[in-house]
Amino acid sequence: MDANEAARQRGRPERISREVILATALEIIDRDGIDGLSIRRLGQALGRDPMALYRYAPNKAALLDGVAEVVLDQLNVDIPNGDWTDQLRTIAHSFRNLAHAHPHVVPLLVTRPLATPLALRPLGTLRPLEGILALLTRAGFSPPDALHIYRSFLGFLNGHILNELQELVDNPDESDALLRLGLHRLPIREFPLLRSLAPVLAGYDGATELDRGLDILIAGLQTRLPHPTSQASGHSHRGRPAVCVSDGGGFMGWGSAPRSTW
Amino acid sequence: MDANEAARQRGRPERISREVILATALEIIDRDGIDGLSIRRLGQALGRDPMALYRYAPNKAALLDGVAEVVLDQLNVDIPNGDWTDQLRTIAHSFRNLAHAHPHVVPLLVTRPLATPLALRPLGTLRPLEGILALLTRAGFSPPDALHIYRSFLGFLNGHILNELQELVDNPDESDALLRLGLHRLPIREFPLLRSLAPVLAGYDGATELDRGLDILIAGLQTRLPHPTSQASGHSHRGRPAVCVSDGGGFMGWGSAPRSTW
DNA sequence: AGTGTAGGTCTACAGTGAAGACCTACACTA
DNA sequence: TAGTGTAGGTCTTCACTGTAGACCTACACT
Repeated sequence: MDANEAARQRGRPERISREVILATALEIIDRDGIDGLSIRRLGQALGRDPMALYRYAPNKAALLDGVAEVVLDQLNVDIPNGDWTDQLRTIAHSFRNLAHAHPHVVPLLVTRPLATPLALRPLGTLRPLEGILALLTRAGFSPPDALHIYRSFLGFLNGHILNELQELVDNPDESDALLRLGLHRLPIREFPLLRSLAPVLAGYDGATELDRGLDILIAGLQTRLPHPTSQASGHSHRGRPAVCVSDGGGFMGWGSAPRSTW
Repeated sequence: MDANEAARQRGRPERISREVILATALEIIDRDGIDGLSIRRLGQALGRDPMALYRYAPNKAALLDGVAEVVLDQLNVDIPNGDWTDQLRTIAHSFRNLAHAHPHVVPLLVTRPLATPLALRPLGTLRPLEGILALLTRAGFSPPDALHIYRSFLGFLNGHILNELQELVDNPDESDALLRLGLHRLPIREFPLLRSLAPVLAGYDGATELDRGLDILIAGLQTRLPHPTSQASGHSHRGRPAVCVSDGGGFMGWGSAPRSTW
């Protein structure tokens, strides 16, 4: 980009790029939430006239799509080792981490693609899909099966993330479970179970919860599908029981939650 | 409400109610999408000064929450017959139908609760939760287990709905699969699998796809949990194999999709 | 008869996304 | 080297948004 360099050295006010725009847009959203992002504020943050941004995105909507894409691009789907179940687990947790790194973007991530039909979506959005399909077919599944698995998997994943974010209370310092969740506001007759579950709800840990969901999902997959011969991925340990629980402390050393009955 | 009646008979311009407001708001959203709803337009649709609405909702956000609540209230969670798996399936499909009846509300449904912590949410939003917990404990699960199942179940459900809505192409009359999905825009080297799956993608049917996901999920649940003794629900047919596929035509007689390998 | 108040209206304000005209500095061609 | 097309940037402007605040008004109740 010597053109860019040259432009900067002379009078021009330092060229701007789509990437920079999207990056600062992401910053603003991370800081102030989605409603905190307006074209004018973005322009201000960039030291540019707001209208300048329209050279890089036709819409504000397109801009938001861009932000979603940027975030989704950070999801690495090529996991080198482990069998397909491990790989799915790893992907799931990276996705979770991503969501936690940019919680305000999650609604975007989950909702925005609604607007455009699959094949018209930006390539970045489709890459994870292709990647997971590759992963699964490499493991021995047929492409159509891989597609179905992908759908169930990512559906569950999206759902879990949304659920988990809903569980995040805004006042996490509040100690007493009942008070903290404000469950005492609920009438006891109508919500006996929910109220009785206050301690469990209070001790919610997203990572282990995700692992449990994955246990269920993967167990389901293994009962319903002929075990694929995973020759591509180095050491395939198929002897592993389908019911293996995520070992102890969860994925990346998060504190372990109060263990429930199963 | 004789006060209301009286007021109407005399000079007052026919009392308005929260329900009517939310109902017409829902109408507008169904017709014009979420961005189509503004306070002013809502006021106009109701024949009222826009500012009048603020007597019934403190915010526009609260109003949207109200709409989400109204829709969610239509979800019936008390299914009289069948064992717990059947009941879950039925609930899943009613939810799906609901989502299809109000596709524009789905982002709201899935996203809005993020704002408020669980226990501060309006009761209507929590009722399905309590209902499903009841269902599962009635079937013999412990309340904490029921909670976990609920989370996986609803997570998956939300995810599926989002996925499915994403799959809805705006140009459904287009016949040729590849063209219809515009997959030919994708570079072949990068997206071989995705492109090869064009026909499968074209033949997408949400209902059977949902059933397949449910198959997986329920199979997973059944392998991971001690079979509960469902004494409460009339005839418990536990002999049913875990791998039962939804029989043929899907839930409510939607056309069956091209059957894949499993 | 008098008053408090729920419900309704009007005006106004700060802020929004964006269309359209314009300007300007560079790249490139003749 | 002069000339020009154009990508990039700026300014003005418009229609529209959510909602604060003052006000008004008709009813319910004391």
